[in-house]
Amino acid sequence: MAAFLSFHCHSLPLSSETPLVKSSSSTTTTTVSAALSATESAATTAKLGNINNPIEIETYTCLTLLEECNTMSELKQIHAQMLRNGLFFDEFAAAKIVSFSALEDSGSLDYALLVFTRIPNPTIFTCNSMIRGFTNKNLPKKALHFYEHMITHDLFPDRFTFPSLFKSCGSLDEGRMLHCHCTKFGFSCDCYVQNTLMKMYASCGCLISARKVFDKMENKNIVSWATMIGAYAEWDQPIEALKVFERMEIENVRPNEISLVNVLTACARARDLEVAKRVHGIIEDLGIGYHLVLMTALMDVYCKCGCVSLAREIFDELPDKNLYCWNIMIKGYVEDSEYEAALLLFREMQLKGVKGDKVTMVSLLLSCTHLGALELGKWLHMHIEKMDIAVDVALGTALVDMYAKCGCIESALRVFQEMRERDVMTWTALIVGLAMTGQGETALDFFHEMQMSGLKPDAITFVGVLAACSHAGLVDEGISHFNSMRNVYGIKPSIEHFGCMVDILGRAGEIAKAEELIKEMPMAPDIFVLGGLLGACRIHGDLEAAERTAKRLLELDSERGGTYVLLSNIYSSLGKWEEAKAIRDLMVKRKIKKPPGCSLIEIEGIVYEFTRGDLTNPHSSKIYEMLDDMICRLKHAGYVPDKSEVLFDLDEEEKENAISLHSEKLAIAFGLISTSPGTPIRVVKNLRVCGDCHTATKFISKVYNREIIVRDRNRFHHFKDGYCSCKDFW
DNA sequence: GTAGGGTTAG
Repeated sequence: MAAFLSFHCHSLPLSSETPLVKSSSSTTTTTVSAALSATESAATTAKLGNINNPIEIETYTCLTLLEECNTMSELKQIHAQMLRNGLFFDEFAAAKIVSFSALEDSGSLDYALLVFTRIPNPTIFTCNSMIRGFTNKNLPKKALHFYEHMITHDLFPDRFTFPSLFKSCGSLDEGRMLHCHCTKFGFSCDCYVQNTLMKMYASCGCLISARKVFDKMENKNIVSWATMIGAYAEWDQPIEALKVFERMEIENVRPNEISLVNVLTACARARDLEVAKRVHGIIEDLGIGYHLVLMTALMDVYCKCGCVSLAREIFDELPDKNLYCWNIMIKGYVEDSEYEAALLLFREMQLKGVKGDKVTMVSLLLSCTHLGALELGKWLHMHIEKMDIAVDVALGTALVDMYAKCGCIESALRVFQEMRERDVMTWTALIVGLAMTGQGETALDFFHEMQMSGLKPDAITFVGVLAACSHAGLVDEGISHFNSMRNVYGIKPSIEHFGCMVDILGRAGEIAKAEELIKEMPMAPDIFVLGGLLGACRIHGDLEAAERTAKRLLELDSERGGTYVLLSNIYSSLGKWEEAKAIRDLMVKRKIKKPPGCSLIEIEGIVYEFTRGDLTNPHSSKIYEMLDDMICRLKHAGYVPDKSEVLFDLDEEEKENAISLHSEKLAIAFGLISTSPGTPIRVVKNLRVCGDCHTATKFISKVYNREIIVRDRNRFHHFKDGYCSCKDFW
């Protein structure tokens, strides 16, 4: 207690000093004094008359007016009256003045405090009003000081004192001391007090204490259950939350909306679809009518559990949607990789006149990033500026990432430079972006700058750094960063880092060293590590290592089409047609399919998708005309189709046709006819670019004098004047 | 009492 009372104490006289104005008589009528506030509302004037034309007021009228009072101006006039007629010295009436000033929205805490100091013998009721006032107006320190002073003046708390005090607790220490007081004064078995006590422990993050209070409660009400469930949900212990809910069901406690919202929050965190569906049933069984928050929480669980269409059904039936609803639904689509749907929903949101916030923007930018939709991304950036949405670290990072992954590294850099605050993620996004565009050296410069700025790189930053080394062919730097990761930053290399190292060594032709590293790794290699090695074997034509690696890869995942294709391509590129055919036959025998290649191109804000030999585009006939013209002009410039990567057993002419119909060629042809000369063409591909398309695109960039930026599964190819930024390594 | 966002290569 002594420690608790050691706060610095402001002077808060609970004195019996002479009030400012003393009653001069005990008459029951008087006139409105000249001390009235100058600002009078029309309503007050009607009730009380104005300053120059006072009317007489009786005490009982005063009390009635006090009940109906709406503004401070009215209150001050009534207060003045009460001072004249002596009513102020009535305990109940004075308490009313304090409680109005302290608790009403239109009130004034300063005034309440001033009045309080003039009350000769304040009661605990008045003190509680003050404490509640301080708490409600978010002045927790003042609430606690007031309480402290109150008890030193022998005014003792009642059961209404503690709930506000618990709400004003700033630390667990304060909370524990108040808990002691509460027990000492004998209120620790009051249900309301116990609920707020639980809430206090929960908001201090002390769930064990909250649970102790909960377990000790003899008379739990629905608020107790809801609070306990909410506490666990909030502090990311959803399983515990659901266990409490289960007990609540066993004890046949009828849930209310709030308790169900908390249960759903726990379901969302635990990804527990089953309980969520049960709650959905309960909502219907209990006949809880339409309840926006409850429906929103339910939508969120469905989204998080991958049932986006169920969420959408609820969403469509909501008569009034707030920003929560829109953001949850948009995020749901993004998480479900339905990026177009997310963007479409945003259009709908705009048509309804609902403004998005920064969370909405992050989700939408993420969609653009995945789709490679630079124009839409740019538009969103403008929209963010137009709508005055503050670009904070997360939104800025999303912008940097979007620009970088849409192949516009200059804009990514510009956003990065303009950001006021950057954290590890921001730097990492830029480093990875630079690495993907083949600007490995610049990426490493930024990595250096990041370290200079005092930020500590994390494991993900190092993935970017090593990728940069790999793309730039910087073997020694790669090894040195790999070592510093452990030695300087104490980050244990994970399989991702080993994968990058295998890639660095493999690209440099150090296949044996790469194989050695895989042997020494503390973990078993996964398909990505071995896939990287197999890719390196392809580049360097190392057949033996390729066969070894492919064998291990097929042991790990015999369903993976890419492995068969890569091995078959390696055979055919070395002229080993028999072996190549054997692999392809094996694929047919095992009924293994390669995922279909698909290319996206954005024209005037619309994303068009092409698959091999696609005829679904409305401009197909023009596209194929262009394609013929293109191939013809390329051949004229020296292009020779490379048919070694054709999977099917076709004759030579068919092979040539098969590769000329690759989705990226179609997308580029569409880009050429749909944009004005000189405009860069940007294509996003879901797989790696094939060797022939890579060669062809180099020729296109020269023949048609266009920059072509192709984002494939792993990186960017920036084609210009017949060259590619990947330096033919990918 | 409902969301709360951004960085991982191959």
